Amino acid sequence: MTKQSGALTLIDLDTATPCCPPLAQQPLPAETAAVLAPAFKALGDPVRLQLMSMIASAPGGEACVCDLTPAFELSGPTISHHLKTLREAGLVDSERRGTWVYYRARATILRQLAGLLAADAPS
Amino acid sequence: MTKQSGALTLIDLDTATPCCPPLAQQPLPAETAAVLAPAFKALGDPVRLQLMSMIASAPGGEACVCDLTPAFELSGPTISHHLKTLREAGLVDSERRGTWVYYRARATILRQLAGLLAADAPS
DNA sequence: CGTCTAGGTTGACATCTATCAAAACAACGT
DNA sequence: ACGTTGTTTTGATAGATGTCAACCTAGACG
Repeated sequence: MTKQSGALTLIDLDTATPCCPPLAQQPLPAETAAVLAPAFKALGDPVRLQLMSMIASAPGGEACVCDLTPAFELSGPTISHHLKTLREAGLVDSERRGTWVYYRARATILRQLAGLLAADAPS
Repeated sequence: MTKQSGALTLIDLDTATPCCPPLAQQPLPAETAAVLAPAFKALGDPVRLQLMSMIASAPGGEACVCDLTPAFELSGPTISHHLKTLREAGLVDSERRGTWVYYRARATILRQLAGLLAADAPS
């Protein structure tokens, strides 16, 4: 579950993306758009966006599912499903340690997405 | 269509959002996530992401629908629908000038979204 | 007015998505 | 082995989404 040995994730942004000529600098090639869009799509749900921020801002850089789930009025399976979506979008990694599963944000991807949206115009 | 006089758009990010404590700095409140998610959602489609980049990178900062449509192998209505989605997400503005309609990126929002994703950790 | 062209709206349809209950799986404690 | 607790998978369902064809609207130009 944790280490996606080899090429497991649907989208491996790290390798597949030359990435990040700021959006406003030059038109995104269709292939690049196709690779990046799923990441934005994953962030396009309020629950997942909140999950993402909880994970990214968690002390130690990781958050336990057991801490994430009770923060929402949603069933366990639903939270698990959203976490899976984030994982498949390449936004987080998961690791099981004993009974609990911890999620960790992939800073690289976040930085890439931020760079994409960054206005080149300084202000 | 162009000036949303008063409060028209579903999401008015400019006013509704205190916005942009970097995602990884503190957990996003549910209400903020609910406001921001639709913007990411709008970017979560390859066609719209490409449209967005074409508009944002267009000379003069604006692009005519007549230039956008032929760049895709999609029907006019479909492109129009995607542009509407971007508009309702607060990502673009549209203005009719004579026969043609021009779309323009909202730099403010893009900067807000970029700020959200920006890793506070320098590297 | 009539008519052309550029865009948008409506209606329909196939696919995807968010959600839950129920079941399955994983690790720990007895 | 057995039961308990944490997490994921499966199946089902209501609702959202992307797409098109057909139709409608807005200007421009005679």
